[in-house]
Amino acid sequence: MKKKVCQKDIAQKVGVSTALVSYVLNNLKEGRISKAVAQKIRDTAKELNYRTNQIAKSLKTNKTFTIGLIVADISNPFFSSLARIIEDEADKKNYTVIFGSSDENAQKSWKLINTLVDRQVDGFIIAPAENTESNLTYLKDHGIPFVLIDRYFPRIECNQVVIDNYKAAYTAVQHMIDGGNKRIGMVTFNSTLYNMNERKRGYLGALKENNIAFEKDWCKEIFFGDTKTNVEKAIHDLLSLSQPVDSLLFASNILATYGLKYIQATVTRVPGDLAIVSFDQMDSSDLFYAPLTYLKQPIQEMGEMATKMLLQHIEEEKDVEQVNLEATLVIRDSTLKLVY
Amino acid sequence: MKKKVCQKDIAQKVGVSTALVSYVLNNLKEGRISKAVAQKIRDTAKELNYRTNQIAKSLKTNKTFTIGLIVADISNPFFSSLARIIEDEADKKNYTVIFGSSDENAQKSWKLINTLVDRQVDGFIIAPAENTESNLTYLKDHGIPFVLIDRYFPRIECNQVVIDNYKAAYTAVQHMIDGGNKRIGMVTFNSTLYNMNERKRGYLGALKENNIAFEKDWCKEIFFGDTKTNVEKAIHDLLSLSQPVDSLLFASNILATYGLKYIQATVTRVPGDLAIVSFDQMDSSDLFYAPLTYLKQPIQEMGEMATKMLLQHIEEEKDVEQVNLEATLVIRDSTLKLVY
DNA sequence: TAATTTTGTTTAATCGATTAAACAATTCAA
DNA sequence: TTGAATTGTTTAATCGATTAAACAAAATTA
Repeated sequence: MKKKVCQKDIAQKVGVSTALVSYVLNNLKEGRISKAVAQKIRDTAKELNYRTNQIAKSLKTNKTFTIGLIVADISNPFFSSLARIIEDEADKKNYTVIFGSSDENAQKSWKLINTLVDRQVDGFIIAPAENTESNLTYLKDHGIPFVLIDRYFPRIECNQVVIDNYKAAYTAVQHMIDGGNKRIGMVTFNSTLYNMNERKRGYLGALKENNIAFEKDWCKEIFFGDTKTNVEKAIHDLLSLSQPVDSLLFASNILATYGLKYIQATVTRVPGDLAIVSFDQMDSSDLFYAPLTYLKQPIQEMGEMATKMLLQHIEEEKDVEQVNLEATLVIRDSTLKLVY
Repeated sequence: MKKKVCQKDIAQKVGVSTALVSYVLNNLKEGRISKAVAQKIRDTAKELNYRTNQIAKSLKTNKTFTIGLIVADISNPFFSSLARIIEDEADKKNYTVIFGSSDENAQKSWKLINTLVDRQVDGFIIAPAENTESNLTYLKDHGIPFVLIDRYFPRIECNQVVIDNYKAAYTAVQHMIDGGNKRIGMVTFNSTLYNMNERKRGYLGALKENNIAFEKDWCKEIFFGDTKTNVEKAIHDLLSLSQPVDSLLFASNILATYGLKYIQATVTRVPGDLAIVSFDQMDSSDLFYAPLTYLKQPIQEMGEMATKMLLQHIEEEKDVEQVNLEATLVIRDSTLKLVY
């Protein structure tokens, strides 16, 4: 690693103090510095290929222009899309993104947050895992700005950009019922996450509103872990009931991805044997033989708002902001009403 | 932002110098420090919730335990999968990842590299964009460790983990020819990237070896930009030739994703009218009605090796290392040999 | 018992910036 | 012409750690 050029080097070469170099390179004390010297400093900086050492600058200014992004898994297309949107929005204000995947694990999440706090990130965008309320309380207590995205805890009041999951699920189920379906299944995660529970509550709410008696066997809650196997088993079970479900709501893209692959390999016909709605947009749901009806989250807006909100909170004191967006039901073949 | 606890606070509370605090917290001078004082320092650190300020530490030690990851687009599943693998591997050695998307744009790439160099990252993992040789030369000249992944420039000698793209494409085309196909098309990017050219060269090589005269209209080179429209037009053209192609190789997941959606919407039957092979593993190619034959890149291995290699180069002087891995052809329905 | 070692701790410089305050040299105003 | 204001620049403290070197006190050796 070659020794880097620092302000001192410029100062020595030009024959001035480092203070002057700093002032010039930061365009401070504009009126006070002689044009000739300023130009000479700028020229020399360019000539020596000077680059400011952000670490030193950050130490002094107590600002890193860095934000921490914590999601469950950066390789999940939902989160990597968000990451890209956040990256671009942050870049507009010269912020850089450090990311970490929590794997839905509270301990990992805590470790990540600490690592990033140690690195003095200016704030966080977090899609929190289960049981991480204490992480957020810690951040609040320490006055470290953060914005939740996608998920939140009703009992923790903080900045957040989320969707109305109750309404989204309700709409999806209502749509399936309107399509003539009577036995509606759901595959969701076994989780205490509020957004997941809202999805289930929306599902139950729609059933109830339509006087459909919910049967316990209709709702499968998948444990994090060997998701693939568990989803396959769940679907197998749903279709093996003495009265199998005639329609199915997937509560996330991951569940739907595994589910679709399994369904494609079975004799089940979509939407003939089984109508399907899934949360989240996925390339693969376009390519399934019956393109999937899905709940489209306004991911661009979510990412942009979360980032803008965070940067505002970093740069000025503000009250808590909570934004609720809506998912859109995009209706396609997988819930086509079949007329016999 | 609440004032953070620093070593000085601990020192004052315990009644010792900050030097002692630093020694204790870093487990240095083990034999020399009295057990009682050491314990008291540790206790007080815990009590005050002390966290080390990495920025300050980095400034002094000239080490940030941070690596920069530069890819074309973090929302591309190929790159986000890599990112996840790299994250995990880096975490094992307590490194953290900062990422940036170059958008296949040399200027953005240069800006990104500078931003991350300013932040004193310890090294880079880069999937370089076109015309970024100078960026890499800069890094070499400054002795900043980096490893290329997925793509490289034959004229720049540096650490890299890539696959043999010539061989991969060759294998794919040979497989299509073996399946009885005679008019083989390719959809690739219009790019000077070596890996892309190798794919084309492999394609041409296989044709030649099999005495199939290549026709110019068979190979469509898509400009970065409005990829979707351009892919659709390309496929339309390939299928509208007076003698349409009977098989098609997609040179990347992005191209294949758009391509498959378009093909699904047409009357073209796969593999009957058109056999298909694609580079890269994708969920969507599992769900296409004719599950796609594809070239599987050893992405886990690539990510792990690149990270290990980088960290080794960061931690000790080493000679340039170049790793060539192989893609595997996974044969499925989209290239089924049809017997009439 | 004096000289030497060992033990435990502090001092002070340093990393590369930023920035309030001080200081000289001019210019201006009265 | 003298005091005040302006202009141009430097000094030195600081951010929060690390760490070589210095130092004092206690233990060991001769």
